[in-house]
Amino acid sequence: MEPTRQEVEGGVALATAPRPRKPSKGRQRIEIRYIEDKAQRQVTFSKRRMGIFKKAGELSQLCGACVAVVVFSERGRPFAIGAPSVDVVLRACDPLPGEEGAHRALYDDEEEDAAVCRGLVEAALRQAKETEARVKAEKARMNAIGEKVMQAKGGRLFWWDADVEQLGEAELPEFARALQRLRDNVQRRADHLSSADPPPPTPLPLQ
Amino acid sequence: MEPTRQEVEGGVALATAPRPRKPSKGRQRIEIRYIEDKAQRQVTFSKRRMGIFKKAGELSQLCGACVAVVVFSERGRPFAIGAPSVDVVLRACDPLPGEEGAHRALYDDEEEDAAVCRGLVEAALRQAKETEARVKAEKARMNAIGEKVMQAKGGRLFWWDADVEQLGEAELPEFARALQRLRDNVQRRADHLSSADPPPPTPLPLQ
DNA sequence: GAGTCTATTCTTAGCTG
DNA sequence: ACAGCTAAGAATAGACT
Repeated sequence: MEPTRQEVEGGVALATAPRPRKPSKGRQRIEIRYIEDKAQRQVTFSKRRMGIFKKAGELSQLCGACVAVVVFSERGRPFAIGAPSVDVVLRACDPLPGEEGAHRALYDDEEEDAAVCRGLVEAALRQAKETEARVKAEKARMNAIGEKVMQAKGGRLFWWDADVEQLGEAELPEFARALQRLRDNVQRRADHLSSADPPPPTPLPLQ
Repeated sequence: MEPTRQEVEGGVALATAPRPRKPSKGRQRIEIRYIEDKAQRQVTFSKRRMGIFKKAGELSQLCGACVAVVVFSERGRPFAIGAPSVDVVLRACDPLPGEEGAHRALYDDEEEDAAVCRGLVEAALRQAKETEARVKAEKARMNAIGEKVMQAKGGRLFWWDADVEQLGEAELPEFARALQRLRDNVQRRADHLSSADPPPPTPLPLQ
């Protein structure tokens, strides 16, 4: 580190008072409750989101684990970062026949769940368009900064700017179909498990 | 570097050596590459996973954001923690299509992706049962420690033990139904958007 | 394998440009 | 709002239990 511009004068101050000094208070402890101030909240959101993403990437690399993180801001402007495959899977599950015309009305009276889901859905949809530009901008900045953050360029590129980009409006129907398919899988799996057959002994070290 | 355990100052050492001192090296810098040692990797996985979860919770509370994190260990035994919906993330990572009966030639040459996806599915399903016990244990410990970490007891409880707990074997069908509902919503929303009606102007401050 | 402790690195709250 | 800086708070690698 080099002193940005301090440690210069040896006792005689310049007449112009070049630097009133910035006695930063440093990091202060804050309580984890909701930040009321919108600006501050936004700042914190940005900083911490970046922090979590970094952590996720590190965990993935250090431990060879798949990590997926989705962050939806209040406005519905988040980042979805996925393990090796958010988009790959979507694409892979593409063309199953006989899935689209067969859905009836299944939504019952659980408005609460519906509301929650709807909020997320809206956010997810917006994310599709917006993340594209966002990621592009961030990637540009990343590029500008250099390889400080791009430590994974040698092996696999950081998963998060690989897949979110593809999620355009055009992919939405496909996404919906994928959901249908997943639902089916869960159903079948549930049935299978309930019947009899726990593939792994499911070790539970905890009491 | 210092001697691991000498420093018998004074000249006369106590016979019982009550505390040989613990000259911890403190945190060392590590590179983010894959940890080869399995034990060390496991330890790091646990510690960092906990760390990310905490960060996610804090982000959620501080900024009112929905955060979902899914971590799959190499063995396929991870943790999914979700804002109002772990499901959404799972869906984003949408795993394999019908693996037993209805899959034809979907994963023929792409064995790698298929394998990854399958692992995710299995892990997700196992999560249902295991997380229940796991979360219970963790919560117990949390309780024991006190309210040090339970700062959200006043408002909403920490989201991750709110919904993951319920996810038992019995809940799977219900979960499947929820998926169906969500899928429908997505479909409708997509249609709505495609037609003509972008609710928010989608401000894009970035270039 | 999980919990504890500590020294050290990492993260980030508060400001400034 | 976004980038940069600084220092105080947090997270955690290593060692031990």
